[in-house]
Amino acid sequence: MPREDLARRIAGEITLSDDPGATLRKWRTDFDVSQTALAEQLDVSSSVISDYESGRRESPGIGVVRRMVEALLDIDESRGGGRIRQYARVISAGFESDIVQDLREYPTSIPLETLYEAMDATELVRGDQDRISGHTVINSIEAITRLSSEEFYRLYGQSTSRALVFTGVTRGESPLVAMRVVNPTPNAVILHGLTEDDLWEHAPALATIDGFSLAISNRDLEEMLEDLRRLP
Amino acid sequence: MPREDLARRIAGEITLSDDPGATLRKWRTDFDVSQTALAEQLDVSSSVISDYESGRRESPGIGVVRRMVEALLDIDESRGGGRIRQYARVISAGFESDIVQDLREYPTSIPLETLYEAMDATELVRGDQDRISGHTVINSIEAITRLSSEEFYRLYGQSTSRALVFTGVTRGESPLVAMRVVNPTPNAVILHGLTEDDLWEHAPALATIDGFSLAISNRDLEEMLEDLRRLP
DNA sequence: CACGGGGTTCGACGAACGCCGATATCGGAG
DNA sequence: CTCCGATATCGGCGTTCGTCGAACCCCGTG
Repeated sequence: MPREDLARRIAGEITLSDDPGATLRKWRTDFDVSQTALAEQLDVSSSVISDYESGRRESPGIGVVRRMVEALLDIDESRGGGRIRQYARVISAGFESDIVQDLREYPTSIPLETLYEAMDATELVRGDQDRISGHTVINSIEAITRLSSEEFYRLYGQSTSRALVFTGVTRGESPLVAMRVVNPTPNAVILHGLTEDDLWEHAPALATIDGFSLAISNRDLEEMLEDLRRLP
Repeated sequence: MPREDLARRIAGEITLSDDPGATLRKWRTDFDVSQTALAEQLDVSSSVISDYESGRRESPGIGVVRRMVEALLDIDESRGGGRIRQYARVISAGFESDIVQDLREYPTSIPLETLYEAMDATELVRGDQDRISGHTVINSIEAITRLSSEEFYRLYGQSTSRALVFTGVTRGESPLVAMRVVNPTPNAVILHGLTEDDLWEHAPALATIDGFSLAISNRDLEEMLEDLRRLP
């Protein structure tokens, strides 16, 4: 069923998009598929894909969209189904994939250091626990603007033994405050997209109070997500 | 945002459907909108709608689908937005609307009897609490076959002061067992779609142990859901 | 620098869409 | 019995889609 859920979501997004072509492209690149490969899978000329993506047809038929989506998922499946599984985790947890950018449960617990390396993160505060068994990557802006309070709870709560990664952080004030309010707290919080100079002055103190590790990272987002997916 | 989420979901379902026309019809009737009214909203002839629903065009353009969906939602909004809110509740809780058929939080708590009346239910066991402040209607078959264990937890847990209604029940064994396992338990469980004779023999005993009310109902499903929506 | 891979642009053309209006059926209201 | 709202069926017609293939661009690499 996860495949169907994801398919519906992609199809719905493309269908309602102001610019269906751009949305299609977004998903194709997200799945790491070239126009050529997609065209091959669909048994059409590669210019067809380009035409759609460039918006030459403003209202493609439903059939085209369906075929495109299925083809993308087919390709992913033939590669092992990594992307499908990744999105399935986020979706079945009930979140949008643009809010929760990744959500994983490792087969076994790993040292926090391993995560730091994958993210090229610098630790500022060392918490009580130094192993984690999963991580959640949250777009902090989207989360703060779009989540309801119950959803926050669902997202931040039940996060023991995990690391929460916040992307698009400017100072780190809101994520840290949220961690104070919520219970239980994660083992580690990693702020992404800022340098140590930008960090909110009270951040380390708050982390210390609740006993979780705090780190920051400023690596390229896409690359970082890519590496996180490969983790254990 | 709930409107957009719902719109995407409907659009996705139509786009990927084997029979887009039938799916469109399903949603239109679900929103209680006549072909004529939809056509009027879209400023087209009513035969257009009929043609689409009957499948005369096998691959309608994305634009058509978008306009249809938006029109349905516009109509609902002009009527107060009841359906949108209803689905929004289910969706933002992270479930599919065919698994969770309704999910409500009343503005104020109501006596259990009020719910019984709306469902034409017969109480078999009287629990410790006789008021509820919300209800969740769950398709028991879909739930058992499609939900993961975490999702179960999300659905059944955090259900204090609520009534859980299970539809499509044959004997009531699995819902009652699930209630034993989960914590906290709801104030009431109502099994729908069976008669007292069909009931699993141990059901009343289990309800008594956990102190929740148990009732059964065998009314027509659609009518019942309709009345539940109107509740307080 | 030539070659290949990824992508874009565009003319062309048959097929299918998008919409209309007329006609027809059917069940309920008056 | 008639009128009306809701839905279905269908011929018709202008528009757009769906697809191809050829030409072309950029960039990295042997």
